[in-house]
Amino acid sequence: MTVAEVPWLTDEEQATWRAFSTVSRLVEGALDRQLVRDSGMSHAHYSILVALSESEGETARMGDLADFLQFSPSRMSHAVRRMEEAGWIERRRCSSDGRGQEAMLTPRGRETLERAAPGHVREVRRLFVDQIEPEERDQIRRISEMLLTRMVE
Amino acid sequence: MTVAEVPWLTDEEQATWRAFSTVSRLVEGALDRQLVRDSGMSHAHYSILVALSESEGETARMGDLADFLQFSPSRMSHAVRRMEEAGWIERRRCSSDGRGQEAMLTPRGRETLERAAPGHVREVRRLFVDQIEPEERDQIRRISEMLLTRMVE
DNA sequence: TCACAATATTTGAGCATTCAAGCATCAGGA
DNA sequence: TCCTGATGCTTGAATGCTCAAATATTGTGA
Repeated sequence: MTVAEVPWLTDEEQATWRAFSTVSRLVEGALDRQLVRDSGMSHAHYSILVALSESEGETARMGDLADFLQFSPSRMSHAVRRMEEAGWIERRRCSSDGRGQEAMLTPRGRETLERAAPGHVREVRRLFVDQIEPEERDQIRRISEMLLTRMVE
Repeated sequence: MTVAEVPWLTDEEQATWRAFSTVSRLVEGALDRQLVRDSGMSHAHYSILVALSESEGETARMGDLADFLQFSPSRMSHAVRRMEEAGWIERRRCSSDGRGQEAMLTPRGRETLERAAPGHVREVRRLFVDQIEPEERDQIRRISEMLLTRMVE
C-alpha cells in the first residue's frame, strides 16, 4: 500500500489518538513506578497476584492466567518464574494435563498482595478513577470494552 | 495508610479501569509489533521521527523532544543513540548551550519515516480511530486531555 | 499401535526502559 | 573571579518484554 492510498488522520483524529496514547502510557508508567518503589513488584506482577487471588483455590493454569490478563505465554512464564523466586507463587505440574502447569499463590504472596493493594488502589484513584465523572466513566468503559471485544475476538 | 483507609474500587470502577488499562496495553503492543515487524523500529522510535519531522529545521533539543513526547531524559537519550546508529538521526552540540544536544533528522531518517508511516497509520485506524464514532472520539479526547493536564502540570 | 500434528509451556537472545550515578556546562552571588 | 548549586544529558546495571526455537505431552487418524 502506498502513501496515497492511506487515509491520513485528520487533526481531530490525531489529537485524540495522541492524547489517548500519551495518557495511557503515563498512567501505566506511574502505576508501575509506584508499585516498584513501594512494593518491589511491577504492575504485571501485581495483576498476576490479583488474578490468582480471585481464582478458585488461589490456583490457575498458566494459559488461563495469560488469557485472562491478555499476556503472551512467554511473558506469563517469565513473570511467574520471577515471582516464584520471590516466594509469592508455587508452580506444580497439572494433574489432568501433563503439559500444563498450575500456579498457586503462597501465603507470602497473599500477604505481599494485601500490603501492596492499598497504595496501588490509591494511585489508580488519584490518577484515573477519581478524576473522571460517573458519566465519563461509563463512556470510557463502553468504548474500551468495545475496542477490547474487537481486538480479542 | 492502612487498608481500611483506602476506599476500594466499586465493581463499576474496577471494570472501567481494567478495560481501559487492558485496551491501552493491547493497542500499544499491537502498534509496536507492527512497526518492528514492518519497519524495524519501535513505536517510541517512530514518535521521535515524527516529532523531529514536525520541528523547525527537522532539528530539536533532546530536552524539548523529551518534554513534547513525555519521555524521560534517559529514555530519550538511549533511543536517540540507537537511532543515530541506524543512521536516522545526527546529534550535534547545541551552539547556544554547551550542555545541550541537538538531534537532527537525516535524509535517510526522513525516508524511513515516510516508508513506515502508511502502515502505522493504517494500524492506528484499524485498531482505534476507525472503530469509534465521532461522538465517542470527542469523549475520549476530552477525558484524555483532562487527565493529561492534571498529570503533567 | 504408531506416527504426526497440535497444544502448553519454557528458554535464551536482543532490545527497551528505569533508576542512580556521573560528567560537563551554565548561572548567580560573594 | 571563583565557588557552588542547578541544569542538560549520558551511562551502566537491572529488569521486563518480544520473538523464535525448543521441549514435553496429548490427541488423532491410518
